[in-house]
Amino acid sequence: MMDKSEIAGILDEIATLLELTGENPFKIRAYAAGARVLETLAEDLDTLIATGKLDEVPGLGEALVEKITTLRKTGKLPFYEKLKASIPPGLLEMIKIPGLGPKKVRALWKELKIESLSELQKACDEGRVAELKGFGEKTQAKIIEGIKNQAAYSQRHLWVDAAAIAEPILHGLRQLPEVELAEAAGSLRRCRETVGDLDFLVAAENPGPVMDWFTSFPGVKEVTAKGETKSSVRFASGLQADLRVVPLAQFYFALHHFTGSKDHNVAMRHRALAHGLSMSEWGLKSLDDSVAVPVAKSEEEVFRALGLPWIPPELREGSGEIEAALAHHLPRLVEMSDIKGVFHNHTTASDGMDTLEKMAEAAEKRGWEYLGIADHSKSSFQAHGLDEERLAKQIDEIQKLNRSGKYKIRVLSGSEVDILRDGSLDFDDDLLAELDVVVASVHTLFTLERDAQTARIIRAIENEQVDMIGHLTGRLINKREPYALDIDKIIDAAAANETIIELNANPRRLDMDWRWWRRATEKGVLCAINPDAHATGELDFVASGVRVGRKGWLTSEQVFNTRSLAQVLKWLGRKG
DNA sequence: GCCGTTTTCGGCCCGACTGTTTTCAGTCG
Repeated sequence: MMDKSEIAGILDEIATLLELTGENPFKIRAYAAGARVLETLAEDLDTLIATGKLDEVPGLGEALVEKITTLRKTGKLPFYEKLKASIPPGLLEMIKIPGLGPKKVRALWKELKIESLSELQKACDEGRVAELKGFGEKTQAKIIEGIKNQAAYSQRHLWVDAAAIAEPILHGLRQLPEVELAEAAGSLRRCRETVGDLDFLVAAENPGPVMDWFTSFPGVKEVTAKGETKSSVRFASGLQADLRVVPLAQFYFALHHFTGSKDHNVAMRHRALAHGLSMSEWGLKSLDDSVAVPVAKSEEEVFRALGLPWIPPELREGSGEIEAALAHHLPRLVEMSDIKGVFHNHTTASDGMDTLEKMAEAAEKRGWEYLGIADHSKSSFQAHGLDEERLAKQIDEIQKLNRSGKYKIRVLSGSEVDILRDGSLDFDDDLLAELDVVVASVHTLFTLERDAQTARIIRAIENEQVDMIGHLTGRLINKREPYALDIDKIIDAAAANETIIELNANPRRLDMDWRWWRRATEKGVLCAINPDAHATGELDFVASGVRVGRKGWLTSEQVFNTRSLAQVLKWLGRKG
């Protein structure tokens, strides 16, 4: 059966295809907005369909409800298939080239009969594109460059990689004498798992020197735009960065605007209009054009002007945060300082880089009360997984370390035990019962068919000895797709069996995805934010997990490892 | 296609920059 994110993907594709047909832009937006709504829907889709309440979800009307229902029930949608068949697939590649939008792609298609990137390349080489009305030499050159760098330009970048590039730029901007305030906005500030490009915002009266500094920053490969108040550059990695300079009075309006998301901004403007105000990055105007709110001294004031409390950037995805703010139901989001320990980490016993002692020392330095060691089990021979004998030895070693009093931190013995093909585990229950914490994970057979994979993991969830499921979907961002799973069913099983689901904090995993956590926590499922550290430095991955956990509306109560050692031991010891 | 203390029809968020124009359309965010 097709899940919410797959259905959302099809709605998104419909939106793109409709753009290419020259359809009404507002209809296109409705499909794209519907996809966003669906992605972050907290309620159970089947229940909403069965009770006829899907059309009560804001953004979903009669037509979208019908299409979503059809997709959920049959996995197919004739409207979509017909539409897809009417558009050459190559056009979807062409529209990704910077500078090419639906209108230009359509012109290339209709006027020059171009239906693929290779045909586009050929037409550029022959100079035919530059002769087309509305095109020219520069556009043609830009297209050639775009095709050449297609892979690098279309890739989104891991948040941590983007943050590493942003940090020195932000620091440098703040050092400039002209700059009064500087912030990074966009998906970086919203803590998305990946970042498409960087958005810098600066308050300065004299933008010129700031623009010059920015466009000549070391590592800039190309300046793609340079105006009076806005510049864009591209780095060698393909990452693009935009800089906008505004007067100080407008800074917080602009910061809010460029933080986004687009859907959040649309909802905010909608709310502004209901107050008789027009909202833009310049501020809030009365509809009669007089300036209503000329200055904001903080982002809080921007929200206050619309009768709202400040909404943390992580929540600004246009998925009900404004409604929640109005109802005073915004969650008090988990913070890094709430974290009291972690469970899923490796040592040199399996595929970790550092010894048990080094890991304990590093965890203690971070101020934590406990550190769970969960090395691989014997089936993961590629990771030098422990067999029963070596695990028994490690349990002993951990007990000795705890008794020695060398570190104040309590080391918890555990295992990241392999879930085998049929859902049974790599170790017997008797051995698992001796451990403080059991993390069960899938490391093999990623291509099992969806129902089998789901049943496999649910069997592990139902095992009394299993405390938590590691990296639920196995995804590696930009590298490997999640394996096929019915996550709704998994969440229900985790709730019924009081099994924790991990939020694996490795920046490349961030698995389970933040979009599922509202649904999970509403069912009462607990989250453990685990670094899955394979070296002492990787304990800091937890911060990445906290960032995306906040996107999933997680509060500290819903995150198991915000609890004290005593509470954690009590919970872990509750069954067998 | 969605939506309604202006409307069940007629609106729908707003502005900067570029390139191709000679006043503006298209793209992007």
